[in-house]
Amino acid sequence: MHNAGYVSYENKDGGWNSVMNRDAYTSFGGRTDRGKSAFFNDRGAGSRGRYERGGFGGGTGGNSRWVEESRDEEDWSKPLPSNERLEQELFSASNTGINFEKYDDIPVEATGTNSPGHIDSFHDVDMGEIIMGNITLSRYTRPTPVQKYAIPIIKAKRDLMACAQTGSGKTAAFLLPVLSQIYTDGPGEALQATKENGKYVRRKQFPISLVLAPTRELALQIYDEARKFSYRSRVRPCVVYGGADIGQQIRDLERGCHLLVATPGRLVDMMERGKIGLDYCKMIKFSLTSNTSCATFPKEIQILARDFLEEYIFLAVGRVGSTSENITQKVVWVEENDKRSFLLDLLNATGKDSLTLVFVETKKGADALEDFLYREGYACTSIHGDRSQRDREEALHQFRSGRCPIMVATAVAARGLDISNVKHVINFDLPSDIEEYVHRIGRTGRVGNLGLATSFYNDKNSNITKDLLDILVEAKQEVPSWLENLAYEHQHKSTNRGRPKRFSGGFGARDYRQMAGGGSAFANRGARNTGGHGGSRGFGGNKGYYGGNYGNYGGNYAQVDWWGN
DNA sequence: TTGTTGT
Repeated sequence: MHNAGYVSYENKDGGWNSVMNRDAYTSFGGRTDRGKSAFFNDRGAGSRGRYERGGFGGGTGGNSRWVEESRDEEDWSKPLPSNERLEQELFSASNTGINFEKYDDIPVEATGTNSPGHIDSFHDVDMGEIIMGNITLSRYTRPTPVQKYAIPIIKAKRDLMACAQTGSGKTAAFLLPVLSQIYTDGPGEALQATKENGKYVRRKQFPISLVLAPTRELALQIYDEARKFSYRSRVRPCVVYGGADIGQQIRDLERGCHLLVATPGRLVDMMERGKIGLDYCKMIKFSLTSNTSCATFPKEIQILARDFLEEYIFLAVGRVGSTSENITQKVVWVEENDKRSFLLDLLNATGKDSLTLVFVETKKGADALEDFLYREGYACTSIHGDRSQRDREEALHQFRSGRCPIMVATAVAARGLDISNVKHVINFDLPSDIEEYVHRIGRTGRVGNLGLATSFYNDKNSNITKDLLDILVEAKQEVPSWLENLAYEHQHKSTNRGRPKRFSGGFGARDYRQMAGGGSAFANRGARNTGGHGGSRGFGGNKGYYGGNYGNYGGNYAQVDWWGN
């Protein structure tokens, strides 16, 4: 059996999409009953059911529901009738104010054998009636650079690994061709119902496509996009994530699930409960955030992905926004004790309608600062990992809608959240690594918009000095002379002088296969070369949901070889 | 050290 899988890695500075041509099932371990289960015995025997569109009341529901009925011929490529209410809900509010024209400047480099040519228009590939209709409804006029390259590659069923920034259109680059494929091919075996007590039930769902997201909010965001592009189709997307009522999610799954968006922990839970099987999953998009840099982590990711991928094409997409001139970056010296009053000055100087995102380093710090701002009379909210999922979603909503135009956040908000229109990002506490910084300021100045990023710097931030200086210089920002001096001093006592220079190529990363020394020598080193599919342990362990082997780079990377070193 | 990810 020839399955195509899609694996996406989301880094601080961007995301990785990988597409594999392999039996995805083996990558997830536990081939237990395949080939001898009721699946096969019952195949084609009786009821198959259909999906009834719209008409039922929202909730976590997707666009359709499963209805038992006798089997009849279905054409998955033909759009179902439109539904005005649903159309309104899916395509109205969001995604405004993004100027995709700006993307045209971004360079893309494709490496690997026989890479299909890129497209310039969505009309250059045949993605079918449903997809084209939804592209129109989404008001997408032109593909973004990553989409121009990724779509034909995925359409050609080639393996793909791509690194591009959050907000550069990776999610759609994956969803459009994948959904198009499902519409063309139909559900295949994945739709077979299991037979229990003479009745067909679909207790366990077998999604055809899986998207793994690093945070719950990101999962929701991807799910929203999936709903758009599956509008008027027979594909039913679902989302599962922790912190929310699992019963409700299970009931939603039982209505049918062809495309699942999940966070890792809850996915494992669902699999253990027998609610989800990946036996028929052909396409996987795997998102991963890391604490390491996009220019250094990729080698790890690429080596990991090599276990999933065959003859993949590597896409290096030029960085967008965050380090470009779109964002005015200011670094100011502020002592700890002065931070609050300084923050108030900044907030007062910012227009009331503008969204301001204030980053702090700790969850406690987030609570404290929110309290403070609240007492000072500011409409603000906060988001961090200790808040309940309900509160997190509520906070995000309040912020996005402008009811609370100030949001205090920990790193959770920096990871891939597409909050457009953030005018000002304030690093109340500077992060300890530069990638986190790049990611944070990337929340503003989203494509085509101008943004402002202000960072409070003091003695405690000496570890980021040099990298911060590099970023400012690269983005042609004004550099305070004191920062330059400190960076110079720091460099001479720094222990990581041997570290390769980052942010020098204009691309987020390079194809390690193209580099001197390649990955082979590296891969034979260390304990990670386990022989089988690297990903197979990703869902079995009880720690590090991205796999015991791969989840710990944040802490371990000092032991890992760097580029060519 | 903190942050993210299942109860």
